[in-house]
Amino acid sequence: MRRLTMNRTRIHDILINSQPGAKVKVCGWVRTRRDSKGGFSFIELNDGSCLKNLQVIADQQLSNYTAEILKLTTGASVCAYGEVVESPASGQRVELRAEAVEVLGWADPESYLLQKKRHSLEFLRTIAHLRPRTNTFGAVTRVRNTLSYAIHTFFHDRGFQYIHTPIITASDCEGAGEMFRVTTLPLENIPRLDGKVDFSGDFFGKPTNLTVSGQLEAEIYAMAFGDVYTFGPTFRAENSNTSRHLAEFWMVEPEMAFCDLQQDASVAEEFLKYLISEILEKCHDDLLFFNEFIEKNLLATLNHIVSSKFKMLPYTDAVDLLIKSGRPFDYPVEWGLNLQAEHERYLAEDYFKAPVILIDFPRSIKPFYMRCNDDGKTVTAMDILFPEIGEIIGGSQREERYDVLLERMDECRLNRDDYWWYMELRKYGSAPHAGFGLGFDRLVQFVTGMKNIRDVIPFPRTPQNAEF
RNA sequence: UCCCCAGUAGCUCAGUUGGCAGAGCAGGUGGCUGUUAACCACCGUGUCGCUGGUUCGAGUCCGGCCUGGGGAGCCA
Repeated sequence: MRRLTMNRTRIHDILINSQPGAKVKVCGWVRTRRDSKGGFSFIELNDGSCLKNLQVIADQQLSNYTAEILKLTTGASVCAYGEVVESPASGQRVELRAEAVEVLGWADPESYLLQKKRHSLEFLRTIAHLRPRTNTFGAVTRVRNTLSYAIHTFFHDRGFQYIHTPIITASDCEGAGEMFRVTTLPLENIPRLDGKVDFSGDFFGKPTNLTVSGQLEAEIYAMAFGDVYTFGPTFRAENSNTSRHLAEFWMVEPEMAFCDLQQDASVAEEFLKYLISEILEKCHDDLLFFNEFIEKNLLATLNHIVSSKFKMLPYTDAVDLLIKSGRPFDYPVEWGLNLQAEHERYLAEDYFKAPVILIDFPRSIKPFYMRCNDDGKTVTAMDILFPEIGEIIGGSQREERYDVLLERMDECRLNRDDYWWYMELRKYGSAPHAGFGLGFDRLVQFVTGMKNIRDVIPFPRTPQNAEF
């Protein structure tokens, strides 16, 4: 039986490329079945390769028609072999006239939770093992995949080296945020010495955590390869319960030697526009779906971003502008304070109506590694603000001057010994360099219009939730 | 972590001044149809989140807890 051993063709390929007359085998999951008393059934088959289903015509002549085909329900997995034919009805270019349909796995409709109707995203979150089979999560998954690939393509085309920075780290990178402790010490009987936890018997012989950023290690490789980037998981043990935070998320962090903040910002803008363009081109059907069911203005917004020039202005000017706006903000606007979400949104959504690149922030509200400006008050940092979503990129030129960095570390009360290798990069062959971090899941959110970040990652980890 | 809202059938929700628990969808059966969120008729469905309390009587009122959502903080 050649048809049982032949390779399957993906539904995407059939719908786009297959000509009538072609013999193909398809495998997938039943979305719905409709029977015609004309003596045949329509089986809508989806295999995840695209949003659209393939309509399979199963005739009563098939040996298992009454015994099996008529009992197919949403969720069952089948393989169908047959001939691609032009569809006589509107709705699809071609369909498959089945010569054999093999049922691989049943899905009891009494207990199978995915129905042939719209489910709430909250409910689907509780069945994360089944939600990939829905239109929404199929589309999210394809966009996420295409975006990942585009990130590698962008940097690869520009000669960047992809660096695998460690997940487990002994350095508290930025002193920012709570970290997840990594240990093999017995928690029911923690060894102590002089009242403190004795880490000498721990796996690494010292306290270790999951990384909150690959930046510091990326800097090491930037000082050898010039242009590098990391793209991997990042962990924050913050007790954040919002639609924009995950305890485990993915971050892209390019780091470039011989690069200042202006060049850094240019790369970031070009990068974002490239990624969005790629999605517009390669995930057209999925974006149409999001535009219709998730966010009505999605396509207009994405096209706007691609064609608009990002607006750059210093933090100091932004503060003046916010004060002069006369807007009744809930939080005070004052030089030296962090901008709040409402301030950022006003800038990106109301005032400029475009992505905004804020630069030169007060040094008191930024981490130690950012390069100090000559004014003595600010650092060479940038935040890129997107409408709706807020900060999507944070970056800076790094402090490359040994003495200035030492001062800053003291100012931030950091222990020099913990960063001896970071200091040596400034001691031997130091060079100006810059980089930024992009929250990958937030970008997927922005590109799909999905409101909750837990719905753009396969298995979200948030406080009190590590299911699946 | 703070503020606000919600939790009732498999799913989405309604439930009046406290008085016998409801609808749509899904599912089952039958009909109809080159159908495409198919359509028509009939049928079943409950620890009203958990736990105390008030009351003759609580889905409904009060307290505590749990879970989910929106917003904020922190950030990506």
